Amino acid sequence: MRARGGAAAVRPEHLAAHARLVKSADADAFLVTSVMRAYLRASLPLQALLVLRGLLTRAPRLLANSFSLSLALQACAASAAAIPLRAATATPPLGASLHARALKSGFAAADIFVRTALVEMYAKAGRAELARAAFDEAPRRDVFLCNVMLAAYVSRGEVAEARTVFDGMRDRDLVSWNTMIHGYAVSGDVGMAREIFDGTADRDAFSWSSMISAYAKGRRSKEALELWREMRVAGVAPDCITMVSVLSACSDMGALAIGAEVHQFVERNRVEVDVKLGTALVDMYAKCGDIDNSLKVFRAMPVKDVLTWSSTIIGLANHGLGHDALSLFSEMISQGLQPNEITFIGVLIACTHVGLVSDGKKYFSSMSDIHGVAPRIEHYGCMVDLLGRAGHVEEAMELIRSMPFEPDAVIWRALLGACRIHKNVEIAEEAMARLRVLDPLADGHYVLLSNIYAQANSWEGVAEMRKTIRRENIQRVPGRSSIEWENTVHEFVSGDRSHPRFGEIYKMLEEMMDRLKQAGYRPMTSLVLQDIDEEAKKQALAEHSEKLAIAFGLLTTPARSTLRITKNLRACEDCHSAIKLISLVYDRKLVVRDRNRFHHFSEGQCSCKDYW
DNA sequence: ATAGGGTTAG
Repeated sequence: MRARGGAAAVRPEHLAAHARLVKSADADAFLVTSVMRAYLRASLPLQALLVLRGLLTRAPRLLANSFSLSLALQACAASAAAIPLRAATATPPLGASLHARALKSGFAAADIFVRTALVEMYAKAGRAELARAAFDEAPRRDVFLCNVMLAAYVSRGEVAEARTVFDGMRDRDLVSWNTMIHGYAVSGDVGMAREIFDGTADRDAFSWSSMISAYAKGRRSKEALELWREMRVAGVAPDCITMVSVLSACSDMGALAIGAEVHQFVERNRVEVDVKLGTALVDMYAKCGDIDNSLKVFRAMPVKDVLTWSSTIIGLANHGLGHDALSLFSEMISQGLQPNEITFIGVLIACTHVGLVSDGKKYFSSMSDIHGVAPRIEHYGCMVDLLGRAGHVEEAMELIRSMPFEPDAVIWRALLGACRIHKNVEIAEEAMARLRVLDPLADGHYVLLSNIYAQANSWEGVAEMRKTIRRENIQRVPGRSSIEWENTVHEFVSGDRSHPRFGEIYKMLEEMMDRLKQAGYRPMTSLVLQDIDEEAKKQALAEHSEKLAIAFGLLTTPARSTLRITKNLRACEDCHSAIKLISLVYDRKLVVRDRNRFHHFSEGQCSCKDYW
């Protein structure tokens, strides 16, 4: 199989041959092609270009054949791709002279390989119109040439153009179909990607991986996992890339059992774990609530890159293990690795979730002072979160005023969240005023502010929010919680009665609520925004999606085993206190992933120490 | 001898 990405090394005989080319004009054309090919395979396009320069000035006759000429054009294409050129200077002078040479010698017309390399060179240089012209002027087109044109359009995000070429092709091979699936996938058109996928005969791992990643990217993870199942039924062998796509869907859904199954598949079939697959495994375990296995995979990886480290740091931070995250960061630095913007997001989240305000400030200023990473608005967002959550709401406000960015909705939302924790109605109202302009349709802030009013016993405020939601026709995002059982993700929305076992689930729920009440649980009915009576509010709280998922979990899993729940929204306060009691009353560990972080419940306590 | 699929964020 051809090596991709991870480049083949340049062998000594190629280096020796290169030396001969430099010294003598008598070298033969065969040598030229083999040396350039070696450099291109080794992802050393500039070396290939060096060979080419030497030939053009000292031994141009060696280019007078279709093999050398097409490889020379490929060298230009690869170096143009390696050094992104701005449009104004994008006509590669070398490439243009090769083009002229190809026309004059007749190879551009006579040889389809030369023609293909020409199209590709212009495509890689960002000159789509020149690529298209070279394509249109081709005296003859084969599948290969068309595929290069398809890929050129797809890489520019011009999938409609690609489609026109695709529709005009007399013959199409698997690569043509796969390119179109990918093209629709990256343009976000999952439906069209699926149409092409369905029309593809004899799909290979590329086809399946493209389609699975299309679903994963579109946050349609359930369908991604369904397709992974079908792929194995179809008997197509997955590779590294397939599994990375599948794991990202598992991460999204919190599907630990399926993710672990993929991991076992990797080990059983001795699939080579490259950095990306390793990172995907680390990320999957962390996002599915199994931080121990995440670290185990991390430690076992022989080669790690900045994404691997960042992913692990973020994982630890989200599990509330801020100190571990920070010591991992130190370890990374002491190994001489350069952190990036995302690494610092992880570092700042670590500080935020543990409440390390002064450390957070120190890390924030070290970004530009020591590590040469300019803070972006996201980092200011983390700082606002850090300060606000720790109770420094005024200081957070100061930071927003002084930062070199126009504050966005994320920033104000973080401040609003802080106001909920620290009961600051005044600043909450100011944040809300901004949010109503910047992100008027998101329901979350209205709910937050209403909760803040409820805390302050400002019932006219609560009523006002309720009215606003109705008047502005704000669509509430329904809370969804899922739990895995027998390798299937079971998802619940509030008040869900669609599950086949809903009768048993509601019976368990009723028993659960009774036992909680005996243990001192009091429903926080003031959190309910619907205009209904007290009893109905209690019922609405009891039927929150996470409680349904837990009832299902209690019903289906052996005593004392850990329940893992994944929720799409921020943890609800009522559920948070209820789950603490559940962990005590039922003697269970529960790991709940909410929109922001993980909560590990055990013996009546939560790892977040009620700080989220 | 030339073409197609993948990972980290509040």
